[in-house]
Amino acid sequence: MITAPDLPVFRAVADPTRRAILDLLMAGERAVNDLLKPFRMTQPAISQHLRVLREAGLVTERRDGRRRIYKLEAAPLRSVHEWAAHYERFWTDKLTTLGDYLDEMPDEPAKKQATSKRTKKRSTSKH
Amino acid sequence: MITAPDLPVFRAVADPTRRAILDLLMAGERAVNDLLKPFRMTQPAISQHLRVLREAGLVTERRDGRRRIYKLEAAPLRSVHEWAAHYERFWTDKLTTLGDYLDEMPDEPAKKQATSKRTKKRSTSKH
DNA sequence: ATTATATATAAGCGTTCACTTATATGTCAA
DNA sequence: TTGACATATAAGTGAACGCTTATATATAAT
Repeated sequence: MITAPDLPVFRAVADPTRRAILDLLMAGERAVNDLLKPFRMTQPAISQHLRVLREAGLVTERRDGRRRIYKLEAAPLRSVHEWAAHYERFWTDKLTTLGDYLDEMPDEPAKKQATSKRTKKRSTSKH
Repeated sequence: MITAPDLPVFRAVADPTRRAILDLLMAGERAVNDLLKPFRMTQPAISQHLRVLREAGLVTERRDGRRRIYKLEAAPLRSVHEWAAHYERFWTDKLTTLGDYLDEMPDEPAKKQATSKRTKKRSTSKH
């Protein structure tokens, strides 16, 4: 029974506005007002996005007078990067022939029955 | 004015069940029934998740008799991988001293006023 | 032909989302 | 001390989400 963990960073990063905010923060720390300017959106909307990012550990906040300075914390993005990296083999293998591709499959419960001529050549290639 | 593109792959991948499905498909093609088994969820729920994945280009479907065989298409995950890679510098720099870290910032409109002693030492050390 | 199997689609439902307007809180300026 | 400024929080709203049950569609088995 699969119960996949719900890493909040995936949800945080799913929204294009939040990705744009992270992008802005790559250029350096920013006050909310600065982050707000590039968007056609109200200030509370941005503050709410910042909260989601904060709860995902993607930004930290520092007070400076009446302003709040937000700083990028990229560490959680490393999880995303590494997660995607697990699939690297499957997008590079796109240049391989179909035959070789299938032969590298660990197992195939979803094989066609007797419609494939390739079957004869496959002698339980699991080891 | 920022209008970030809403890549559907980010949304598709935000759900833990869908990530688990992609994980299953790494082991090879699977019919819906096989994909369904590991979850405590009804068949339509899985079919709906598969639709989201299909519309994001993350899986393709092939008919085999009365079954539908789903296959992983990892190409869109490359975008995710590359997007996260842009931030690599920011999580590796975590071992650098704070001073060097700040000195590499392109600009900082969110700097404190006169409260930081570091300011004097900063002579645009970008090369 | 009838029935069973495999899957998709439709409709409904409670929850979450991304926003808005309104208001509260804290700080600086006059 | 009063008002402007910077930001957060609360409350409301419509749309989207993730799920369910019910049903449609297509193929296979009897």
